[in-house]
Amino acid sequence: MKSRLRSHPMRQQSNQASLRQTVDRELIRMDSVSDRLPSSVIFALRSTLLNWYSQQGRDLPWRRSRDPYAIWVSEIMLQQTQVKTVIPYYDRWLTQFPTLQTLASADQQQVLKVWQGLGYYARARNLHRAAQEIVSQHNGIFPTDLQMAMSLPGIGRTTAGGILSAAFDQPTPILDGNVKRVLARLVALPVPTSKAIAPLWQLSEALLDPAHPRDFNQAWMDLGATICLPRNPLCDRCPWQPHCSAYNQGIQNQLPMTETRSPIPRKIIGVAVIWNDAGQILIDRRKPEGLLGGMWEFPGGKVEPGETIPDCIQREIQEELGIEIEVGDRLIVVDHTYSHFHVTLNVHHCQHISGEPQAIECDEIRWVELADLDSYPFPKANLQIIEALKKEKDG
DNA sequence: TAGACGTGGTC
DNA sequence: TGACCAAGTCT
Repeated sequence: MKSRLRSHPMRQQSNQASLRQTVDRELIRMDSVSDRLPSSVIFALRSTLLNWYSQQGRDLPWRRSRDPYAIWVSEIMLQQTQVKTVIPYYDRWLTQFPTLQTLASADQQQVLKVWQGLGYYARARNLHRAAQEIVSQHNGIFPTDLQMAMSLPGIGRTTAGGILSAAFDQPTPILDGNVKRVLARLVALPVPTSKAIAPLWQLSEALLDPAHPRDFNQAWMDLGATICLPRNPLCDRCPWQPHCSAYNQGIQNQLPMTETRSPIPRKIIGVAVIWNDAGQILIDRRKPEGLLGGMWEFPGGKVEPGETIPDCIQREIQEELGIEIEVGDRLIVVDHTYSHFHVTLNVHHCQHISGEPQAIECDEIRWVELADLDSYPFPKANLQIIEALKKEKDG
């Protein structure tokens, strides 16, 4: 497996060694950082933040609820996803699955269809599985115990802490992207946050107001999302400005330190829209795990070096579905970016020639009418293909 | 442990 | 266009 970390072979050794020394030294300092925050400062931070929140806190749909299920749904949707994006999905979800029981008894295709477009589809699969687990093992009641909550699929320490504090006002700390960024600036963290996870958890725990855990955690995330922005933070409006180490040193725009990443690869893909004599289209459902697991798609695969697009499509369809096709006109080219690679989808109309399609490298295959495609969960890149098909039919 | 895992928005 | 970022978890 290739590392995506950028490497400098000539200097790697000494750089790594010196970085390691620096990190170790800073981690030792950070280990005691909560001790270096006097209780008077901690009290000041709590009260100024809660006061700010009472004036400037956001009015968000899930904050009007104390239903652990609704709050859980919001916490899962909000993973790596902004509030603005989540709100319409949250509303639709609770309309479709108003209770934990209705979610547990739904089928996965229905669940994925409601999640369609939100991304990170493992979140939906895990939410669904966890609901079934709660019904079968916890009498349908969301657990109030932190360890119990964290044992559910898709719920890590931050999500569990977020749910238990918001739903039950339990003093469970959180460490999401907002809290990490605010803390990195508050203490002028000299390493990327990923290198200081344990000390950051200690800080989150030390600062959490045991008298108002729900409001405190919510306030902290609001501060990160509306004031302590990733770029150009609005320090003039920040209730923590007097205590912020980064602000006092004028380095708030340099923190948190950036994580090193290498560029992401690009893949060229050939995709087939296969028609049969009845005018139906062949689609397949991806395996339940991994990228876009459980979602439907138009079949295809990666173009090999020196291979033409039509050759690729014909070969992939033979390998994956065991049928012969004739590759026809190009329908559309779709460029799409996933979290860790780019793809270019070269989509061609194809005609089924011979053979019964087999689900060799997928979970299921189906001949469907163009008008019925809307009822299946498709990933974003494939929706553009469907749009192109409809447009071609109408135009 | 760092890479896999989506999508939309900004610069 | 490409890089970076956003309420993380799992392996």
